[in-house]
Amino acid sequence: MSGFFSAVYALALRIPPGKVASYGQLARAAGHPRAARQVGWCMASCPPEIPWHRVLCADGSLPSGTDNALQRALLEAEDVPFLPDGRVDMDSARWSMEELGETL
DNA sequence: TACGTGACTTTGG
DNA sequence: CCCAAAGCCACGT
Repeated sequence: MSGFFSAVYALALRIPPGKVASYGQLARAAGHPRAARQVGWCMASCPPEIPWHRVLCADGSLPSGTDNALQRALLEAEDVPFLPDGRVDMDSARWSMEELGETL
């Protein structure tokens, strides 16, 4: 495959509803622990099949360039726990690919 | 082939 | 605790 992008897309599609993942987390899952920025760039392509709203910063804050209001609305629609600070509760909503038992 | 770019991450003050 | 700067890698031109 085109490598990285496809891997990120596949991972993003594997993120279950109500859960979220950080760019670095997906990058790490894709096999490129330092390519967090590239993950964001992949999401920038924003294919309609990709739940880009489930992807956010490592600290739970919503990334730039995204419709934060829309993203937050979509996350709330997925029952994603939000903190009073307006950030996502990564402590609980953070997705783990190992949780799915998926093996690359 | 090389340079520039970017929806991030981490460390330091 | 909050703010700022540098690092990093893959893709496009």
